[in-house]
Amino acid sequence: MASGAGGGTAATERLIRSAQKSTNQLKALLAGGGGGGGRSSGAVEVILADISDSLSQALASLMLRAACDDQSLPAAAAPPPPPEASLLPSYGQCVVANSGGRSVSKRKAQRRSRADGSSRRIILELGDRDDSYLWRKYGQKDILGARFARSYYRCAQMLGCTARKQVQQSDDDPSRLEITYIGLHTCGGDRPSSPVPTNPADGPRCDAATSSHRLLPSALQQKLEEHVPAASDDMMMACTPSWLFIPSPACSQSELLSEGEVPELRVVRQEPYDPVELVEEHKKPSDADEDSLALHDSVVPDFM
DNA sequence: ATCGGTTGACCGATCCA
DNA sequence: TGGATCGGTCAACCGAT
Repeated sequence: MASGAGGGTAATERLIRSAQKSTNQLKALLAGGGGGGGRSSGAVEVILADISDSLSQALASLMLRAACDDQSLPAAAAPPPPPEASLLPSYGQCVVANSGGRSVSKRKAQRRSRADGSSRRIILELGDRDDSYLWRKYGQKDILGARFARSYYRCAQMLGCTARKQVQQSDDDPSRLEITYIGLHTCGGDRPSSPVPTNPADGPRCDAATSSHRLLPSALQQKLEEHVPAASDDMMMACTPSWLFIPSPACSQSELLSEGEVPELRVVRQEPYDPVELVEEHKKPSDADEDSLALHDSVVPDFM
C-alpha cells in the first residue's frame, strides 16, 4: 500500500498515456504498410502487448478504486499481510461485494481460513490455464448454487506441501476455470513461477504424460514478476498482457478475513496469450475459436 | 504394481429458527 | 441452543498405464 488513491490516479493516467503512445506507434507502423514482413509483425505484437498491458492495469486500477469507493473500505485500514505470505502483498485490501453470477454465501467465504494457518488465497480465473506445480486431485464436490462441481487438488510436488487449489468451472462462462489457490507451497516455492525454468526451451520439468504439470510460459512469468511489485504501488493492481487482476467479489474483507490473511485475488484472462503447447490438455476444442474471438474483443477495454 | 481420478461418507463450521 | 445445511476432506475403489 505504498500509494493512496492519488497515487493510483496518477499511475492510471500514466498507464493510459502509455497505451496511447503505443497505439500511436502501432498506427504509424500499420500506416507504413507493414512492409517489414515478419519483423513488422513482431513489432506489432510487442506494441499490442504494451497497449494491452497498460490498459489492463489502468482498468484494474479503476475497477479496484470503484470497488473501494463502493465498499467504503479504506484500504489502509486493513492490516498488511505478512510479506512472506504474499504473492501480491497489497492486493485486495479493498474487496467488492459479490457481483452476481454464482452466489457466494457468507458461510462459504468464512470457511476459507479453516484448513491451515495460511488462509490467504488467490483466485485465478484463467480458463484452461494451469500452473507449474504438480497437483493431485483429492476430492470433488457439488457446490450449492454452482452449476459445476468443484474439484480439490493438493500439491503433490513434495510430501507435506500444504498448498491446495480448488478448480471450478465458471457458471458464467463454462469454458473458463476458476482456480483458487490456498496455502503456501512448502515444496520450495511460494508461487508458481519459482520452480519453473524460465526458458521454455528447457521443457517441462515433469513427465509430459502426466496431465498435472505444465509450465507457466516464461514470458508470462517474467511479466508477473515485473508487474506484481509494481502493483502494490499502483492501487494494488497488476496485470500482464494476458492477465488482469481484479478484487474477488467473493467476500467482504472486513468481515471475512482474519488477521494475516491475504484477500482473494481474481485473475481474469484479458487478451491473447497463446501458450498452446502448455494448455492443450485442458483446452476444450470447441472453445478454441471462442477464446480467440473473445481475446480480440478484449484487447481494448470498454472504458476506452 | 503404481498412480491418479471418482465418489460416497464423514467432519466441522456456519446458519437459522 | 440445537438441528439443518453445506463446504472441505478422507479413503476405498476403479481404471489407465
